Amino acid sequence: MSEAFEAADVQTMAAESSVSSRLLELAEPANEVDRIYSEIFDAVIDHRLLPGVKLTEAVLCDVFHCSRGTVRAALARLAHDKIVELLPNRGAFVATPDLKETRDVFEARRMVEGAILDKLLTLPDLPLRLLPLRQMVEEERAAFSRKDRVTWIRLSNAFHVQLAKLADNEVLTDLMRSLASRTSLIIALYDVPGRSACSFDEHDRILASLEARDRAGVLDAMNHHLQDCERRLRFEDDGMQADLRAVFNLKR
Amino acid sequence: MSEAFEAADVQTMAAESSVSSRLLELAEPANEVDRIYSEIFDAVIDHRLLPGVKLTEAVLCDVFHCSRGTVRAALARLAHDKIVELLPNRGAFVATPDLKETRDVFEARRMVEGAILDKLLTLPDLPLRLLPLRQMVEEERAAFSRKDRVTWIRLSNAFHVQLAKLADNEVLTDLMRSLASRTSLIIALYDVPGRSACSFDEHDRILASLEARDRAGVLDAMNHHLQDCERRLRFEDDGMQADLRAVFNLKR
DNA sequence: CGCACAAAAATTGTTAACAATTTGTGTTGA
DNA sequence: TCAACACAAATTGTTAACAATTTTTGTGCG
Repeated sequence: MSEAFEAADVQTMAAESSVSSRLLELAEPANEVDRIYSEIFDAVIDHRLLPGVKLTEAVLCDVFHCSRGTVRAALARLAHDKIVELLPNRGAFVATPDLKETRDVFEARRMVEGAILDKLLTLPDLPLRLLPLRQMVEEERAAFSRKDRVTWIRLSNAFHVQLAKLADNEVLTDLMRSLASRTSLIIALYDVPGRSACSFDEHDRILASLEARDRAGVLDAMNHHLQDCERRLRFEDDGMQADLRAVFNLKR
Repeated sequence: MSEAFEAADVQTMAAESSVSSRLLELAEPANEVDRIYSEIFDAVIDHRLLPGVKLTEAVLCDVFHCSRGTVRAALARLAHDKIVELLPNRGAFVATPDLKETRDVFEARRMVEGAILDKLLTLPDLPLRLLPLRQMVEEERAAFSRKDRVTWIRLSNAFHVQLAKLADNEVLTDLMRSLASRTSLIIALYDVPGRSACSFDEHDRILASLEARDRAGVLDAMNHHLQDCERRLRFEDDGMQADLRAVFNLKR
């Protein structure tokens, strides 16, 4: 019964021109499978595809005008990223991270982003490299005030990835991309949209402390930013109910 | 002309019973594609498959008694892990990380493993949990003295993954697994086997400092361990020559 | 009315075949 | 002898079809 809806939902995903792969500086999709991977990836982190949604292979073939082999390869990689869950003989679903995974992701973020900031503080031309980030935060603010939720979410994630990029370490950048995408999934599931604190203010504070080379200040700002984000989450729905709930919320 | 050799090389890989996926605590291969993924993954980190080796799909099908679709899915995931390189229309090769990637991997390891150790120091029942690691180091030493190179390499990697597991954070464990596998690839390429310092002594030192809850000592031990490892590498061959050289060395 | 059971539809897992591209070989001509 | 060209073999990219499993639908019975 939910088929018609889900198919339609997936189709809007393809219609929307995807700039977020540019923003997150993903490699240009050379392959067909890379293209589909990026497309689904972007849709998930943009909250255009919500956790728990079934990703039927046939529908995806239809949307992206390709064969099932291609779709399956893309889904396998997304599963490896923990962006989708792959149940044997049952299909692919947008992943629904639980409480434990949430803790792990945020703890890892505190560790990794802390280490990244520590390295950034040693860079000589830091203020110059921070300029594009300043602009990015401005765009964030603009998107928020004009209620462009998708762009806002996109930029919030991109901010952290761009920050990682400044450390000039591809391993850390890829890791940050992965952590950001999983965080986006977590927020889609558990964040109460009512009191979403405007993250761009916190981003601003991070940049300010960085420019002042205030080590304690930056680390504090980042930790508070992440902790605020984590504390905003509500896990009242237990386990398997959550994804069903999300799907129903979407429907009406 | 090199076909016969490479095919034979790949076949030895399947013959050897793979315990390393158990050692590294990978999820049990439920799928066919998971099985093949693990098999190739293990072969690469065990140095049974060396960097630059071509992974022809047909040969892999033959070895693992499965179809090309399965092989392709596994290769796609390995490529995503940077364990194999996937060139369009040219096929899959065991990856050959370069100097930049080496720097990035080791820097990331210093950051992540440092953070992990910091967390471990806060655990109340640390000494108890350290016991299995002590035993693992003993096995390392035993494997080294009986010149069982494959087991030794396996255990050296497993040590760091097990250490990460103590932190009880799946994100960090997965990350450590990824970093360890890439490091193994780097060592296969650039390490001069002559003066390979016995890493188990350094592992021992890390455990001792951990048990004594000597924060500065552990961090120092780990950093030295990683720096020693990185310093042993030799990059005299530049760029694309390296993989060719490795393949030729293998052949005669 | 609800539960258990059975048939049908839909979806995934796997394999085989075909098309496109690249790599290797052999021939010709200067 | 060497370079360029053309042809042949091998390998990858893609699609379609079939088999196995799951989910849904429909029916009968208590």
